[in-house]
Amino acid sequence: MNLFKDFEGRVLSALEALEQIQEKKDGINLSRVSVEPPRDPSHGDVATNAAMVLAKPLGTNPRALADEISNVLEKDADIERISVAGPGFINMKLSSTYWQKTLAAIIAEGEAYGRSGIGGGQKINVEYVSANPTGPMHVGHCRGAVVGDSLANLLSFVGFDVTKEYYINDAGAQIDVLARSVFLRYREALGEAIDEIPSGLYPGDYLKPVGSALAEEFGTRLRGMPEGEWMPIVKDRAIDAMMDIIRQDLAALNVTHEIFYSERKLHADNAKAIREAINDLTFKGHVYKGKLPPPKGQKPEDWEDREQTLFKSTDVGDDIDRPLIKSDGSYTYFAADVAYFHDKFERGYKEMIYVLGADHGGYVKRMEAVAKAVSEGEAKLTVLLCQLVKLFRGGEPVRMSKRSGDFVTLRDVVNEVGSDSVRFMMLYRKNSEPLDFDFAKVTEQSKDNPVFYVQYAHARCHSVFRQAAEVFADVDLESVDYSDAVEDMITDESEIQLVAKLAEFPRIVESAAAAHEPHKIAFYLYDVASAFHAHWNRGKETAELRFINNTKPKLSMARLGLVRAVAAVLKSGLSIAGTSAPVEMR
RNA sequence: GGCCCCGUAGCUCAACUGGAUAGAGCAAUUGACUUCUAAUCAAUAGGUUGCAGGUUCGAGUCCUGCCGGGGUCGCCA
Repeated sequence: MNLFKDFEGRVLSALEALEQIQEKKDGINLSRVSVEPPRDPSHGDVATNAAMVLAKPLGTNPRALADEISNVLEKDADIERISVAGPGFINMKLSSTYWQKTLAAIIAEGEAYGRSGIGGGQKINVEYVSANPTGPMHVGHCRGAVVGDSLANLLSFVGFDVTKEYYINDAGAQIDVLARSVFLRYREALGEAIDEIPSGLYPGDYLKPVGSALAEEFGTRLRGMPEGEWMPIVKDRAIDAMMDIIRQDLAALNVTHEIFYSERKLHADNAKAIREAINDLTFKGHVYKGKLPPPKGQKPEDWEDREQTLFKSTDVGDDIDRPLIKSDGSYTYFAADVAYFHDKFERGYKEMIYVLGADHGGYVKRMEAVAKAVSEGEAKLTVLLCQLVKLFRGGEPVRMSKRSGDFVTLRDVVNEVGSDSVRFMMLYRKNSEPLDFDFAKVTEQSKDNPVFYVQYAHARCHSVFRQAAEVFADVDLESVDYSDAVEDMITDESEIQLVAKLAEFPRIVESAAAAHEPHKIAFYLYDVASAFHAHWNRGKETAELRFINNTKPKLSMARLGLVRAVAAVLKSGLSIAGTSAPVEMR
């Protein structure tokens, strides 16, 4: 059930009925014709821009064309009133019969309502978080985690075959540092005195258990080995331990991944995967040996002007060519990135999304270049940049220092305000906007946190059903055919407004998915909750409008159907957002 | 300096991707709790969409140039 698609179809067939369209059929592009809800509800329920878009190619003026189109549409029994307004908008008010049919269809679809097939089962890869496995997740990782996870939920809701993926940066120098830090903790666990953690190593206490575990497993054996020997062993244990911590952090935020892809895998077997990817790029004509100009701005003192293996990314949209091999012969991080993309492409993804923090803005162009070169234009890569989150407590910025180890972890935040609140706050903003996150606002003044507002609406729906179960004790409310009950019963303007809001759901879902904008779901949920709360309160002023009327069981069942539809939409939306849909607020 | 993101109500943000009279929440004022749970609702007030041009039936949205805020720059990861 998608009301707007339905009426788009009706508008298009109305257009085809027009003589002037038939005459010029080939020269006319109907794809710009759209059917939308009017911004101002007083204009009606649906509006189309058809006349304005088509007037020019038809050589007529929009108002006249609009009149002709509306003359055809007028015959449609579901349209109660039609009018031409402004520069040539055609506004339609729909009959209450049509709204009842719409509601009945929504109820009949149940939890499936809002899903669509626009994804067509296509494989799509969403990569997000990808925090370095050197410690617990930082609060800065929250946003990307939530945005990526919710976007992935949204995409699978519209029929994509989504893979949620995490890229583990476990191959760089920072992992050696991690291993050395753990080795220190290992010696500590064996009883050595460790005064102060030397600068350059990770100081956090979270490494202590890893050291103890090593002591338990190996006793003193590692201590006698040269670094070259213990390093791979400690590295393995350390990475596993850090990933365990990270997985737990993610679980606390209700974030999940299907694949954890290790960078080490690319370097394994003498960097087979990277070599193959570079060979592939070379074969496709994107690799050469040459010199790079020094970076603009101040020239680094240790700048080496030498020839190296470069990816000619300037040919595919980048600003500068990118090095693939370091002076010591090892591969750059970027080379691994190329191999990683290559691997994803080989795994059959035609569409890939990277959710990154704003500090990675500089990587967007080169990754797009990689996508273009590796897939020869076949794969679509989208980079979603999440702007920074600034933490506040009671209006004061929270100071964080990573060096002293007193940074705010993701777990701290989730423990303090709850996963639902964190997730909704992170979603209640376009990802391209910076976000201020105030602990005090999120916890104390719950009004400032929209998730409660939405959850409360959902809980209220269930409260109605709890009440109804008492009033209609002789009716099995679970087996009522609400879809059937709705007919002729939902007639009040306030009820219809609510149905109209629900009818937007598929449209919002599709456009949010297409534009990769999960925040739209959060805003829409707020809208639905608002419409529901408003309608609820009308029942307080006018008892006639209450959902439950013990003298009119038939009417009550119809209205319970409406409530059920509201609850279903809220639940679906909340689950896309990765937040819970409580049945009561406590 | 180059590149990327952002400038919308006092504050925090929307605006269906080019549509109509730019909308919500917070803060302010007023009213509704014996309730289908007031974590709610109704109402008032608040605007030269940073500035200047351009594109067209139509611009907060697209293009150009400024102004202001943030991020980023490397054989690091």
